[in-house]
Amino acid sequence: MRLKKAERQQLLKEKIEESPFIKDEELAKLFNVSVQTIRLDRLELAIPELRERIKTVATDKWKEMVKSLPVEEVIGEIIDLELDKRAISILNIQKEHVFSRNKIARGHHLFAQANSLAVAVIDDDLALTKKAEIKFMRQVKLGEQVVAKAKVIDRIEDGTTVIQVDSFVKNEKVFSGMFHMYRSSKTKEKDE
Amino acid sequence: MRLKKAERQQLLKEKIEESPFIKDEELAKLFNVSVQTIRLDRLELAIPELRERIKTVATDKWKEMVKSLPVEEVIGEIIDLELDKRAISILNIQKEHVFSRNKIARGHHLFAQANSLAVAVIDDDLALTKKAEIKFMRQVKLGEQVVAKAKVIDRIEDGTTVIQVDSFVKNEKVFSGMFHMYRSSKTKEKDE
DNA sequence: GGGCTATTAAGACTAGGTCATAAAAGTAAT
DNA sequence: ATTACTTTTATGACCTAGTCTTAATAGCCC
Repeated sequence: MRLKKAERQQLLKEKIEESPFIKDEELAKLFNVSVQTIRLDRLELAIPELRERIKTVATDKWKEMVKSLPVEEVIGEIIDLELDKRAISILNIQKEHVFSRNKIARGHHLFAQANSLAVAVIDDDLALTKKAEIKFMRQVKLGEQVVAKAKVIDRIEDGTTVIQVDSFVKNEKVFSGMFHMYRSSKTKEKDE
Repeated sequence: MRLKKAERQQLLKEKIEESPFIKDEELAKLFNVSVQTIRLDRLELAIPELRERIKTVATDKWKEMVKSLPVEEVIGEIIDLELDKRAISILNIQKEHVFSRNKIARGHHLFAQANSLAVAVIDDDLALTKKAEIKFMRQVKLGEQVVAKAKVIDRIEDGTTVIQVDSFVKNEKVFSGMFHMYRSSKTKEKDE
């Protein structure tokens, strides 16, 4: 026997999810049924036709590309900012942030959020990190929301600004860093 | 007059590049010519039809998705690794790594390379960063190649490993960091 | 007007479907 | 086995966004 309807539909769904660029005809061969049966199945499962599936993948990609550059500039979403004083940002830990093995956030993402916040709080065209001392107090897991709080501690005349950033998951401190930032200062230089 | 042929074709090319999900019919309206003219233009410019354009965008995205997860696991390419001793990785600074304003690499990418290397050098299921002291000695610019070298300095009995990572652009040190890594050690604990 | 390019139109065909209708095959219970 | 039902297959008309071929018009320069 070929396969029960329900079984076939389950596999069909998985197959299309896994490789959406497959024609009804190929699916028909795969499950050894007629093309019409595949179409009935898709109808019942509300799976759109090939062209629509391709379009979805493509427009997803397009959305990504359109937003990717501006979003990349700041890691995490800044929800409060008082230039040269303090700033707060939020980062939701998603699957792209964690080790696939154990679902723990990779350190550099917490660092990136904090460092990026330290850059943002400085009211200057050119803000670069010179030095940092950081501590990871506890692991952050998939799904958790990290709130980073930056505070300007000191401004030294050589153009260095010291910023402390503490990150929390629900009032529990998970990360702490002291950032020494360089700024081009009053002289607004051209940067090629 | 409507527009010279050459002019229209130039604009057509740009328009399709900018928003590839546009039909010949819409283009015809846009340039106030017939659909056939648009098709002639596409033929001359060797621009594929809408469906082909969508497919290209979609398969690009697909390739990206297929490779994205495994690649994300290590930042930079590891070219040498002696577990628990030392490791070397290379990261080519591309446009996604730099500030759009001044083409200087964002600090967290250098950190990510170094941290990721520190994780890799530890021969353990679970390696996490506890603490780090880092220095950015000079800016790294778009197009430069960063070579990170990690060296295990010390192993403390509480499960901490101290690793020094120095990163270079052509023998010039651009980054230096001392990483205190936690490892689950002999006891292979369940992590979830 | 001729001669040229550029544009438009018309018709036949394509892939990968949709939608509606109907026939055939398989399965189960009486 | 007959009825009743589900499942599968087939058929044909239609759709979109094109292709490719052939042919008829415009527009312009001299």
